[in-house]
Amino acid sequence: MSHTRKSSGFLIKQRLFIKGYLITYIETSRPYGIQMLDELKQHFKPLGYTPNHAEIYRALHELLDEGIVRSGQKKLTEDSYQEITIYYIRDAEKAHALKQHIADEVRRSHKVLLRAIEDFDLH
Amino acid sequence: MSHTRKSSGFLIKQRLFIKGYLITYIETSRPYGIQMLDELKQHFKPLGYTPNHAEIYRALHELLDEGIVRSGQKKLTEDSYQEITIYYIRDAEKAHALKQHIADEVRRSHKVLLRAIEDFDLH
DNA sequence: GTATGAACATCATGTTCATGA
DNA sequence: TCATGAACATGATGTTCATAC
Repeated sequence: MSHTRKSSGFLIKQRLFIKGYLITYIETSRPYGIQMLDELKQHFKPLGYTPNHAEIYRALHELLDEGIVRSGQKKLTEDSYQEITIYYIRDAEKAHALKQHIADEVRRSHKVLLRAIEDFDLH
Repeated sequence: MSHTRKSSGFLIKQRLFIKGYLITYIETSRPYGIQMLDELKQHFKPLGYTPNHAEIYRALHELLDEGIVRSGQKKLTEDSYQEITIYYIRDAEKAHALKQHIADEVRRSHKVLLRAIEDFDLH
């Protein structure tokens, strides 16, 4: 009875797309959720894409569940009581494999759109 | 109270994407639903995208509701009882405007993915 | 069996609320 | 107030069923 619903393979899903960026951010610094969200927003705002915080958290939690990252608590500043959750790579191999998969999906999606651009320009 | 939910602006939705192709098909021939589905499947199968029939019908019905196309009945073949629904452009201006919008959305989505490809290649 | 369409189910994701420090 | 997270609501889309030829 495993009804995994089969995707039609149209374009990459936002969740997966975001995961690729999160892994990269986590690899290069010790960011926390909102920080990564702001970074993503800044990055894609000129292209009309503004992700929301729930989607970032859902992506982070999935990466945790998949054993790809781990998390720890930290104070936002020395003299602050505000706690933040920072992330570390837990399984570099898995992380790399997932990024590879995401890159493939991005390229495939890109081809779909490129094909459409060509098609529409003919008319 | 009309809360139209605001899109985050990630990538173009499949429904809208399909509409662009349907309009083009309808402009150039007198196709019926399944025929257009088969055409689309053939076209995108090499890229791993296989739309399903429900999505095509939903797109066609929306085009009808929007007054962009009209439909008529016809026999599949002379000596057949099988009825098919064929489509005609009803409002060429609206059709053109929608295609323009779709082309813009496709190009924007394409830029989002292109940005990602660049980003991922850096690591 | 083929074409159309609706109904149903579930996934993907946006919005709102809750909680802790 | 800020960061995190859950809950909730709905939009998008895949699967199944129904109907007419």
